[in-house]
Amino acid sequence: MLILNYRDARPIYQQIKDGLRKLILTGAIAPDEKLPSVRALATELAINPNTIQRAYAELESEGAIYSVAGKGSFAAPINEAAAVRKEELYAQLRATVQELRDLGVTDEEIAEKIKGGKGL
Amino acid sequence: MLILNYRDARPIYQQIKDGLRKLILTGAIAPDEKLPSVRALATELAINPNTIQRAYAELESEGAIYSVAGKGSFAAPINEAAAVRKEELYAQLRATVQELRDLGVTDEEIAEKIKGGKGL
Amino acid sequence: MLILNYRDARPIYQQIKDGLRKLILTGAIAPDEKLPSVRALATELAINPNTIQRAYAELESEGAIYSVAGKGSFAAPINEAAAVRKEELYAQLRATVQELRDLGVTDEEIAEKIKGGKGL
Amino acid sequence: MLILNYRDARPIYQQIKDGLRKLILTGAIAPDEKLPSVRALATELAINPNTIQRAYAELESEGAIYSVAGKGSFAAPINEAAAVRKEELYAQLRATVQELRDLGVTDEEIAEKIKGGKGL
DNA sequence: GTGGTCTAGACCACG
DNA sequence: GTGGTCTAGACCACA
Repeated sequence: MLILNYRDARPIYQQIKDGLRKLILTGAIAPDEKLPSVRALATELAINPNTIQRAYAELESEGAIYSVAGKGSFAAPINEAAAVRKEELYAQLRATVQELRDLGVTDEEIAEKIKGGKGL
Repeated sequence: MLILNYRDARPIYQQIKDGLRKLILTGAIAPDEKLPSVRALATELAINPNTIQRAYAELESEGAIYSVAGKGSFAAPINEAAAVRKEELYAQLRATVQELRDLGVTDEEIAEKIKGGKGL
Repeated sequence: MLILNYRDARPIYQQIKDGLRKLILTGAIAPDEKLPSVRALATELAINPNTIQRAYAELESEGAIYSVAGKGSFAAPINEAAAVRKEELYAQLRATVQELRDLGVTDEEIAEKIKGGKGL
Repeated sequence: MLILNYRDARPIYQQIKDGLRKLILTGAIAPDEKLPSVRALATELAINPNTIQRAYAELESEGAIYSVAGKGSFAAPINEAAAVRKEELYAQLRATVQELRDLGVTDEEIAEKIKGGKGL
């Protein structure tokens, strides 16, 4: 379900956050579906429960999941969290495009590259 | 010439790298133009020379500058370095666009956002 | 009668306490009216009887309900319980208002916000 | 500077967050002023550095402070964070006032209580 | 059993 | 020395 890459520059808890967020926002994990427990996921990934705990806590604070003590953690309805994430992505997009323009790349070339990556 | 922002999430040496790279790739620093010495820049920015040293070393390893022992550091010809940087940016662009697509954003909406940010 | 919200930050037993207290103090449940039995309410809300038990026990200790062995639990006369609750709310009100003042908000602005929320 | 209360219902990291936030938003700690280091504060309060670390991390994510690895943590300019905090307080104010109204308290009585607490 | 908090101690990146 | 990440292990509140 989740793949950790220890050579990745991102810390482990961040990889978990990104992975779960993607699964939730794309609907691979349905709204209100139960996520694996902190301890279960820690065992499965062979890492410390505190690391999972941190990932879950941050996902909750950004609205992607909700946790109930004694019950478990659950995927949140997509709406709010998706909007937040989209804004982040748009900001990143603008920054990247701006730097490409500074390097003399035209908007047409950029649009071409985007279409070219369609099959990814 | 360079502006450091301590509230920026990026570490200082990274801000220096990004700043110098941009000045070089956009031509603001001409090819083969001499860069300030490590000690001079450290004094000007009021930071540790080790930090400048690291930025210069990494810029050299990615081909944006070259150093001549006893003479100083100089901006490299743009061609190779720019191509490398463009590929990085394209890769990032593809990743961002792909995630937006996963969230259900159409290519038309993405293109719209890029044009919208034209004035930035 | 009672609505549980698992996305609420408050634990279940607390939501039950708050919900019942409100029903009693506003008169929606009349004084001396019988409350549903622990088991009945647990079944209706599909939760653990221990959770209901805890809510009832704490409501009794704060004087909002009273229990008669073998008969069940009943809403208490409003007077005392309401006074206690009002004092709690006033204390919270004062703390919130004080912090707003510390942030430079004037009493007029605060009063305005209260009136503005009238329709809630 | 900060007082911890182990009998307080709030967890320690939360008490630290609330205390520092108040000091910053009221100007007791000036913008860009350096906060005590994670380790120093941990020693002073006789608690684990991880607990301080958590408080600082959350304050940074809500915009009240900013941290620079290798340099320290600093109070952020007041503007943004204050607005966020005010909204939280207004929301809490509305909820409290609404419950008082449900108990039959008139807006006049509420306003009276607020003025009464003026000297706090 | 589940999430949440805390401690003790370690290692790394940064300046 | 500073912040940031991670581990190991413990205890508590909740259901």
